[in-house]
Amino acid sequence: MRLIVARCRATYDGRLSSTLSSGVRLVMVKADGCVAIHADVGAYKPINWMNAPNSIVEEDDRWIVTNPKGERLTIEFEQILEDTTVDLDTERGLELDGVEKELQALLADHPEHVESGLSLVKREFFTDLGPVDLLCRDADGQAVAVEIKRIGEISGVEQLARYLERMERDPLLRPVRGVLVATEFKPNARVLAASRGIGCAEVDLGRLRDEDDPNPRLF
Amino acid sequence: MRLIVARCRATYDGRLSSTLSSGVRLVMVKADGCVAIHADVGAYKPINWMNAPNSIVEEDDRWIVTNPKGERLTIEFEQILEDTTVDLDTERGLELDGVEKELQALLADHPEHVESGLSLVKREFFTDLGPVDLLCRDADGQAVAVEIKRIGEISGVEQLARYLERMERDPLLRPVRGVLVATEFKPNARVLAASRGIGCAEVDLGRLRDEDDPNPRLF
DNA sequence: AGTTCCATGTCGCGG
DNA sequence: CCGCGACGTGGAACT
Repeated sequence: MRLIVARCRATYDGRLSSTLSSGVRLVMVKADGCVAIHADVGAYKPINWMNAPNSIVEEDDRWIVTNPKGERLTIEFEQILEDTTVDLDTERGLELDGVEKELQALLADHPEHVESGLSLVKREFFTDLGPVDLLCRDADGQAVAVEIKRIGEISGVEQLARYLERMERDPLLRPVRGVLVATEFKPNARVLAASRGIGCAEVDLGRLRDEDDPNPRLF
Repeated sequence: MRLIVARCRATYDGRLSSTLSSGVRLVMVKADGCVAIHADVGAYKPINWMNAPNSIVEEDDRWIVTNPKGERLTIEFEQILEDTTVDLDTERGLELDGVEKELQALLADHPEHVESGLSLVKREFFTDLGPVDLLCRDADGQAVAVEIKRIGEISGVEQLARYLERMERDPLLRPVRGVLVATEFKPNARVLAASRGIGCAEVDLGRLRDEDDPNPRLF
């Protein structure tokens, strides 16, 4: 990785056009050739960037970075304050399961936490549009399709609605109710769910974890 | 900005849990206190990060970064290869307005470019699922909901369909037609729009700009 | 390669 | 501060 601290200007032309006036910034070039210009603000997102694959033409005090899609980033160096190259690892860290997966596992074991009286028929039940997280039956024996999200948003309601539409065509399932489960719901998702006849079940991940624990702590 | 090149490990616990095994990486701390761990790969996205606001506790060979939301990033330094602090500018680059916003402004002034005979009633008309870009009336006085996108895709058709469903419930508006406007349409978006009875209007941004210009250029 | 969906999305705006 | 939608979204999984 090459790290250049410099007073520079930049222009980007591609999906939009932008110009960056003169200022002191960090220019980061990773091993794969991607370029990022960082200011001392703005979370991890650079002000300007060009992702790999791209080609860098280094002129005297100007870099021209282009990619096959026809985008172009031009950096004009006015004063270079530092220029270091270091060898870093190129492997990513291994990440563990996310919240949604954990929720699915917990609720597959305890579907009654979605709704009292629910029992699991199949996890990852396949419709021809994709798998619905849980297929259950309620106390009356009616099929219930359960979709699980960390945050309940409109897109989740739409996704479940698409699954329900397919499942309704199956005479062995029909009629099917839908329940969207999330640790948190956006108001407009509740509105849309209500108008689609889809239920919303808010669950508490911490509580589910505790109740799932076979060896509850004593102190 | 502080730049540390070091062999380190890291763990993150928050919206998910992850561990990062030992490796040589760049740890970037910006002026606002946000922290990012970069490997030499992966575009501009770091492997681990914590955005501001957060607090950093520096122990001997370990940093503990926490934020008010209860997320926590722990970095264990095994060998520090470089540790530099530089002063960078904290201004963001000025980016131009997006295409969609410009389109909305132009078409609000000239709704006839969406469809002949259209006149504007309200820009950003609010439904309880969100705002539709333009509410117009056509030559016959019928309400027309106009949604504007840079690229016409399925999600845009569905978004407009949701708005229409809500607007249809308003006796002052009903019946409402929908028109999706974009500079470019994906074929499957056209198909879905047709099956939903939604119109597609392809516009040329350059032409709209020219026609909006009160002082057309002479050469 | 094209498409769809997820993200520790991030970011900006308006109520 | 929160809700909401755009984004030069980026990236993975799947067709």
